Amino acid sequence: MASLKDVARRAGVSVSTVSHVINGYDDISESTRRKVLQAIRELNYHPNSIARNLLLQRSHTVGVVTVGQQSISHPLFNQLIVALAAAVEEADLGIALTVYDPEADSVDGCLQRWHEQRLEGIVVIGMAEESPLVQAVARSKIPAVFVDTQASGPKATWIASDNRQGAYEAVTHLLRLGHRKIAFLQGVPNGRIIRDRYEGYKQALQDAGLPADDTLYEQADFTKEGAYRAAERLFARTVPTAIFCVSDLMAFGVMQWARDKGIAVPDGLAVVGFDDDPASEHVTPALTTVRQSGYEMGLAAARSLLQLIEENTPADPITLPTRLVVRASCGAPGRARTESRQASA
Amino acid sequence: MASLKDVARRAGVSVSTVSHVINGYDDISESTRRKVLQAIRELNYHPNSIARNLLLQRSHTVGVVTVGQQSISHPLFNQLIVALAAAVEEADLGIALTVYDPEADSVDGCLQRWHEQRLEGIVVIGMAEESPLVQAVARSKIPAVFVDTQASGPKATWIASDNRQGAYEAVTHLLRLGHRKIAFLQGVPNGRIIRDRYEGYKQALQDAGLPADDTLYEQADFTKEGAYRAAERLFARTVPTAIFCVSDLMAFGVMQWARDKGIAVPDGLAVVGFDDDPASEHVTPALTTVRQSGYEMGLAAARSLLQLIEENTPADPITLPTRLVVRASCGAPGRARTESRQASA
DNA sequence: CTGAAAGCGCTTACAG
DNA sequence: CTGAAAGCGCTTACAG
Repeated sequence: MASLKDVARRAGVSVSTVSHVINGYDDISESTRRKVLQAIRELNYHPNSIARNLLLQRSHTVGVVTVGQQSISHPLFNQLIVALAAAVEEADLGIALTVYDPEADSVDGCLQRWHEQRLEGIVVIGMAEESPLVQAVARSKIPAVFVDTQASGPKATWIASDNRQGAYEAVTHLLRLGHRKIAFLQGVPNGRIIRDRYEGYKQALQDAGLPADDTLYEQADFTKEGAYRAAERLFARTVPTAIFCVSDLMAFGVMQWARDKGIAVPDGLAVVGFDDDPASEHVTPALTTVRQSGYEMGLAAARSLLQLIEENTPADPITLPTRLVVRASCGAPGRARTESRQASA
Repeated sequence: MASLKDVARRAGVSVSTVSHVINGYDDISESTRRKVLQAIRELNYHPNSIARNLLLQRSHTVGVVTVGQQSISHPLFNQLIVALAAAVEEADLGIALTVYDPEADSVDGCLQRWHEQRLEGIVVIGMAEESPLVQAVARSKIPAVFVDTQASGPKATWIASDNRQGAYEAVTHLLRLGHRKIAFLQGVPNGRIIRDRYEGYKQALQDAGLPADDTLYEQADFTKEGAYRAAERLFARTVPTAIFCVSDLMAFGVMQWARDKGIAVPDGLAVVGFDDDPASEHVTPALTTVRQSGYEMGLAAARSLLQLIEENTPADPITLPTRLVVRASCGAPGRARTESRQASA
């Protein structure tokens, strides 16, 4: 591959001159510039950004880390990455993608590699707070932002939806529809993000003057099948008129169970989910759920990361609003939509 | 950040010596090695891979390109990337992710950047054959593999599922169930991959001795709503007993329409889709569909790319088998599953 | 306007 | 076993 030196030789000038025309300096005579441009074309020359990066002491790349095990990656990954990529490219940064496999990859190995690559920043998507990888990144001096993981460090901060508020609104919606026995289906194991949904649920009930009722609480493993069995356990014990599930997938399991038992949704049982999974609008009845904007999260993550990198300022965590998407699974009157307030912790 | 020279100074040896211990050469005395390791630890030294890459004339990275516009990215992107990342990391290569936005990004700009980065290879996911980006990459000298795009070049090849065979099996399944009036719902605009599904449909009918019937053909824009309207047009003209849709999303639209018209699925109308969208098993009735393995595609793409890079051999295109996933939307007897043959074009 | 020279942080023959 | 030196392909003061 042609180098600066080759171009200089061909154009009959020095490498400094070639470098200047490439970088658009205006101290080059028109005739020289033309000769150089010609030589570049003839040699099909492309500046070597690796050499450039070495000299400038910058990698011009940020890392994005996601988990790949059995495709449990983040439900919003695609939206997230689109926003993130656009924002980061704006700042002339590229993305080095790591699909982290806890089984196969060592945390130290990853950090070693990221240091060697001189990553300018890292965004870690959807991992547990207590994950060794998260802990290690949080402790490192590489600027980092965690998405849906409430971890932070001297150079690290996080972004998440306002899960508490989202759940609060969903449950409030059920209360307004007249429900008083509202069950809660929790997913386990869980992190702060998921536990916040339970907090929102409890708060809504409390604000409505309803007593806490442990018999209405059930949990499952985030699968449709697990939720199905959880519904079975729940109804063997009590008969709620509505149920709030911490994920849409679990809501699908509950709806499946209701169908099998001949319980009509929403008339016999109102169901609300969380995430606005693409499937939510295709199931019957269409699922009322809490939507998070992956795009906004990606944008916010990029902004925080850039701030961390460029201004060296310890960015504050950011909580993004969610939106209740009312569909048919609660027998909602009309298509009312509620915007949650913008919050920033 | 500490450099080799710093480590050498601290350990009281030369940089060559340090380099040798780092790279695991066995011509270093134990005592020297210890001193060096100690210095590395004290300085928290991380070799600069940018410098290393420059010297070795390798970037150690491959590009992955996906389209981001309105999140129409590839339905199998997540699975694909997991397999791709694992295989590529195995070969000590990293992934530089580009989310290509045809509106905002210039094709020349992208190629320029990829050349400057000295990408060792590129995999382009799910773009149209005639896309300028695809054309440019195919013409370039960068080893490339296209996923779900039947384009090739001197250094480029492609990977796709056997769409023709997948459709053939789906339609054959309907034929075996006794259907004779099987409609086809096409998506537009489309590429080879989608048109192959139509070929498979036609072939299946022909092999069953059924005449071609243009009135059974309808098309829509790959959206649920478009499919809904297409179903309306179709049934205004003729009354099929089954319909094969080129995507699950379109199948959902057809099922919605049937529900609105009081036509029962599968008794009044059998429906088959393509893709095995995650929502397929959540809709009611669960959708019979043709599954592609994103994981296998990612693996195959990685293998082809590595072959192109390492052996400099012009890799042949690869066609991967699909699998008919029989669920409830055709009123299928039992849960029979058909494996398609392994094909390689 | 243009060029010679130093240096970014490494690896690799080559001497000793 | 260990070190001095060249060189990967650039950019940037500094001279002229």
